[in-house]
Amino acid sequence: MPVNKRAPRDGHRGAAPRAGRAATDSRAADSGRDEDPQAQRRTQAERRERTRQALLDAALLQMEAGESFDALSLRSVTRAAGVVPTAFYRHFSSMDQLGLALVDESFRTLRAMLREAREAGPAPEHIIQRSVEILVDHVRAHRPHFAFLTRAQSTGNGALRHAIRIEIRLFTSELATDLARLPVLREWTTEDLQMVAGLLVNTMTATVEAILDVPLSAPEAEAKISRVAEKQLRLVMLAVPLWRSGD
Amino acid sequence: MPVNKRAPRDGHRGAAPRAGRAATDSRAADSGRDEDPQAQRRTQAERRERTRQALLDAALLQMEAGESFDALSLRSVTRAAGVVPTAFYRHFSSMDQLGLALVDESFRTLRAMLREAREAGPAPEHIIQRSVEILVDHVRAHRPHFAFLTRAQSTGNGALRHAIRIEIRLFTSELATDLARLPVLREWTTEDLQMVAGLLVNTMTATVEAILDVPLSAPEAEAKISRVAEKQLRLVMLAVPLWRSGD
DNA sequence: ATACTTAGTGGACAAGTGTTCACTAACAAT
DNA sequence: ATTGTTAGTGAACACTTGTCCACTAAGTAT
Repeated sequence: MPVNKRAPRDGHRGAAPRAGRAATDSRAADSGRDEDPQAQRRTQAERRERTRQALLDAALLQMEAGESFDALSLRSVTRAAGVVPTAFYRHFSSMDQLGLALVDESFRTLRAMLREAREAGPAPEHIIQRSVEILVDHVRAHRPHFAFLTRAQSTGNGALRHAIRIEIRLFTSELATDLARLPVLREWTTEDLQMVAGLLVNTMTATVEAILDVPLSAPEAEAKISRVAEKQLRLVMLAVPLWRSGD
Repeated sequence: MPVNKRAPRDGHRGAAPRAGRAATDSRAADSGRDEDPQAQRRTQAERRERTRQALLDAALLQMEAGESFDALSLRSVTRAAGVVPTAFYRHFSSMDQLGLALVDESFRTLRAMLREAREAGPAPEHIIQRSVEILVDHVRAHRPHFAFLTRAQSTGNGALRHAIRIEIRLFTSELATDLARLPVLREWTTEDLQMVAGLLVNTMTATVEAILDVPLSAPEAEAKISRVAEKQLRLVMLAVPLWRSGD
């Protein structure tokens, strides 16, 4: 039962000329003196970006709440974003386009994570532990993005699904070339490198899904998940020196 | 674009009494002489079961075609099943109920697979190879069921999602106790056994998703996926003898 | 100060949705 | 032969959905 009837809200309304609104808003809002906080939207580009983001966030929120991507409707998204349905088209030509924008956004945060993990790199022993830590921290900090990716990965539109798969595969390849620098993996074939990288990424992915399943902030469960993930990664790396590609 | 306008088709229609239909159908269908093939539904229970199955199959088909579970509508399902929307309620009280029925059905085939794999058990060397083979064979043979499970696992209704997760966890535990019988794993803690089992199941799951992604019957791609899966499993099992649970 | 651009409005439309209701005709049991 | 039971029908309902349209007022440039 989403909010349908809302009080006359924002934006421009024929009956009530702007003066009234502007006066109320720009002063009463909150201490808007020097830096404008957020209430008075000044430039047009700024305004545009604001509602665009509102649309993206609304979609993310609904997905985090359990709906799959292609179950959400243009109207419900605009409703949650506080704009009228037709305003949607000023920003995206269809829901699918919005989906692709979300893929972009989500992978941006994912790559930020990867960068951080790489910088914390050359601590040889605790590297696994550290990586897992970074992973769960990022999932906690950007829950909606990760929820979106895992949901949309096996849902709807094909195009979305495909975009995400591609990106993950790319991600895996990067990991593979990273691994290639390790002494133990010096002379592995590329296929075998891909194979291990895939295994690691799978484990990470499963870990993310497990964390997302946990009812928000049940710290013990989360801790256990990290512990298991660590062990799994350690186990895999343990096997690496023994590997002989031959059949 | 599902069939919307169909010729007056089945069931009872006020204007055209049954006789006409039965005659056309039970003869023209296919060589229906001794054993009734499928056209003339005799007992009532038989008829009931038939359309129930038609509903389930219709839902499966639409999901295999890419839609996520909670994106499909009661009406489109009944349409594809060749019955009128209201007939749906004779079998399920809601789409969610249908979903649960599908979970049942799908896991039945999955357990059949597990049984087969267990029976082919004690060939010590090729066991991994054999397991992967069984897996991909079953996926090929029951594509819709596997597609449903992987889709519904991260989509909609929460209840469905939960049911599937539970079932998979159970599945993992079974594998863990199976593993416990192996000599190498004799004295592992249960948590560590769960950990390895989880790793193996994750790999299997990822493999299934990979296969489902492959455009139907691209045998080379499929072969490559199996090969990689085999390697990954072998790699994991390679590490097992070296494992020491200590921190 | 004037004209242009544009983010957002509000009303309308056809189409699709889930669910209710009274119905019918085949089967089942007596 | 009569009487229930029941799987499926078909029309109607109150909504929701995506998209089109003309409109408005704030912001931008001249």
